[in-house]
Amino acid sequence: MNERYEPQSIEGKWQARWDEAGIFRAGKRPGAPKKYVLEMLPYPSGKMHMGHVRNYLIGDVYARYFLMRGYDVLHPMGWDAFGLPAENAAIKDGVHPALRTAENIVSFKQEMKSLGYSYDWEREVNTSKPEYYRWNQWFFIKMLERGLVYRRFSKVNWCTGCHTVIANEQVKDGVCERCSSPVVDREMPEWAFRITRYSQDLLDALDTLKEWPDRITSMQRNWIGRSDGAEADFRVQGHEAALRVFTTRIDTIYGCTYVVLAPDHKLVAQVTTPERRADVDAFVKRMAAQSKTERTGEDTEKEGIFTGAHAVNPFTGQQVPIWIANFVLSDYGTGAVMSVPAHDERDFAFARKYALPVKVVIQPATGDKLPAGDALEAAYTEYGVLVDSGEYTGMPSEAARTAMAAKLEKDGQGRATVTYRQKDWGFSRQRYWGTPIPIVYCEKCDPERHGIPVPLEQLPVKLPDIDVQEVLTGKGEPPLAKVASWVNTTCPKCGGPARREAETMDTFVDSCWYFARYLSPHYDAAPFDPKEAQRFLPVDIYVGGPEHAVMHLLYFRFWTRVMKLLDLSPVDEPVKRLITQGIVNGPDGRKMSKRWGNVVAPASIIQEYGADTARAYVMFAGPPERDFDWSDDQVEGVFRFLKRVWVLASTHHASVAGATHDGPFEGKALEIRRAAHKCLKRVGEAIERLSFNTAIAGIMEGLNALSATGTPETPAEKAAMAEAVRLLAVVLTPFAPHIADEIAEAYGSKELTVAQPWPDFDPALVVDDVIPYAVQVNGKLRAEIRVAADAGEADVRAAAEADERVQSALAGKTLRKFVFVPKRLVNFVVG
RNA sequence: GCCGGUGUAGCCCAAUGGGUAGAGGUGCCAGGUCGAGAACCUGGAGGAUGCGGGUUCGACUCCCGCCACCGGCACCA
Repeated sequence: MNERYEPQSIEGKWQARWDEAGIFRAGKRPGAPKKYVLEMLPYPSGKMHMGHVRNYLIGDVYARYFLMRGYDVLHPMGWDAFGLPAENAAIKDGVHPALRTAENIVSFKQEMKSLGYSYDWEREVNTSKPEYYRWNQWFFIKMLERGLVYRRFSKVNWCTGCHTVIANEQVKDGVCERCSSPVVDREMPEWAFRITRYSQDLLDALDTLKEWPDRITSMQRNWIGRSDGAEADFRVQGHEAALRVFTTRIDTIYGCTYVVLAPDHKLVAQVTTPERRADVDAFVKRMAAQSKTERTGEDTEKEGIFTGAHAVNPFTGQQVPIWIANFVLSDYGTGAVMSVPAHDERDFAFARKYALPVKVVIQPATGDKLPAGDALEAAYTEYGVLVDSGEYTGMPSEAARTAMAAKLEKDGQGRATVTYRQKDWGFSRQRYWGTPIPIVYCEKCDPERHGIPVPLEQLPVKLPDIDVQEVLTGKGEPPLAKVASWVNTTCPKCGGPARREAETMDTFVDSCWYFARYLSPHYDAAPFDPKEAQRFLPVDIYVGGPEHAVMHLLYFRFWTRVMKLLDLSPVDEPVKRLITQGIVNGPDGRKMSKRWGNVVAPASIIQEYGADTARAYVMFAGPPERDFDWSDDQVEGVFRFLKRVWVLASTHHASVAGATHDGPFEGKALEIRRAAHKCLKRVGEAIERLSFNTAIAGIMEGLNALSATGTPETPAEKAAMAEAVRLLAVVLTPFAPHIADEIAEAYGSKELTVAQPWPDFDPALVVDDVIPYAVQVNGKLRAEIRVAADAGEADVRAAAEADERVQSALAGKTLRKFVFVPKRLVNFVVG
């Protein structure tokens, strides 16, 4: 072996050998248990960043380990190739998105290969290819048939920067999550997935996802936003119409002193009295001019206006005024609320502002009573006992909620009900670089423009090739509408002239089911082969960024349900175990960014230290889920570690590599074997619980112990050292596979390390003959004694009592209790 | 405000069913090697485990109440 560790001269060689051997191809061990290891597929930008490196490494280490453990490992990779960046770049410089995407994939993939990832590249998927997106269209039509897709005319989130509609999930604080441009409301038709049909199921099943991080399930719970309450009808005085409110506190209805409608509620125009009409119209108009964020933003003042109309409380028969106000949302609940200022903070503030009455109907179950409404200083929003509430007076809130909802239902004036914050997923996008929605509009067959689905056998509806300069202008109507030769077609029903839907699908559709496409990437009878789904689903471990908690990770749970509904897949949930990796910050603790000049490029680390150091460092820096700051010193430390591994292997190479020994191992030879097997045990166990940083610490510990044993002299020592070096190569394989293969080969291995079984450690070698015991007196450490490992309680106690430090601590005291913890400590409790 | 996470040596991080606070790395100090340097080797120091209570023979670990930081949700009726 070369004396010097030169990663650059060995890494490329091994990457090529892995490729040639096809060692990472899945499906070659049909009898073995399977592991599906998956990382979120990337949008192919030109260059990888450290976040990518870490993301893929977590999966890679796991995949390599289980490959060595004998599993049939499926570890694929692909490209989330549709999307805005390529299209926006095209608007700027005229390069066709398809061309740019293809180039980016080449360089991105090259970078991935230079890190030695264990992908089965034969299953590579590219979502922008017709072979892939035709199945998006297929799903669309199947879902349309089942009412899971529909067209609606509604208020949508329009991103002023991306010039397209975006989903609720993509709006953050009123701006576009992607480009930070303001998001405004627009009334327009759009296509939507009826994800809310599954809201309850998506919520309930979170409890079965025991191996998902709490933060992610909790975010999904928040996002779905289930709220239990009741609907109640308030008759409008002088009208036929009833006004339906939603409340979670029906127990406070006797304290309702007014009701409030959203400004765009259907009844506003109808109920407003002639004398209030002008004012109300002006208010409504002003509200309509504002965006939802402006109108309901955090520091927007609550304001409202009286309509002149009155509603009748279904419980009391009392008339209360009907107001409209900016803070009531038409798309949540029923778009109307009953206001109980005594028991709701917002209603309280509003009532004070407009001098509306406050009536106390709940008293705390214990403690001081609330004063009368006029004297109340703040709303009391806790549960309590009902007062001034007719026949419900004296009931606790919880019981009253049930009783009152039942009464409403009996009288046909309402019922207990549940609302969700989650909305249906609007997925129409006014962009070019996405999946065409397979719909045509025919004036003759479909005058109301519901849309006629393209017959399945005509799929895919391919994206037309375009003149980039002409079509991708970044303004106006959807780009595809400008492509006359494409948009003008014939009606599948009557054969007459028709127009294609010019909008494309949200790219989150692509990532909803790609994990299933990997199972049979060239299958052409369905999106994927259901037989393969039986074999490989669900994904055993899925690694990606937590930023996808309520978008991708919710959408693809939804889609998994659809795939089951369509008899394609047997699973209820796509992923058993989810890992959301932490952020790799710059050395200064700030997010890596050109702006701060603190970006560490993977390529430059590979160039300087090699891929193995880059890999081992990123895994060593901390637990996968935690953020960490890049540290050049720590990188150096890991590099130093690999150099020491190399030095150990190369200095002993000539004398020990071929050594064998049949006899017993004693003394130093035994010590060497013990160090190696303890290391093997520790590393394996750490990997199983995804504690990669401690796994590497375990290898370092093993190396330190082996280095400390000095030069092997006897045949036994030499053979022990040869075994130890081979085991070192084994445990290094998941983290630093190149150096591992190089060393293994030098030590006589005929096979690639990753193709070798991960050996079981020898249990006899991982236990010590003599064990240190801590001796405590009243919980305080008084002595440490060394006792044979098989010593029982009496032996250990005798040994402890024989120690003079213990004797002096016990002198003159009465023993009250003796605690014995095997292999750990003893404690004399004295009084 | 509500939900979740994190808090251990100067720094990054371990401690697997309560059982001697330390595995590993980095930085610092000392010694060795070397051409006083760099690299390398050996050794060492360094701590009320965020704060306050409780349970226990014994608490980083379990319970209660706080604090700080990070993330999510939030006029959602």
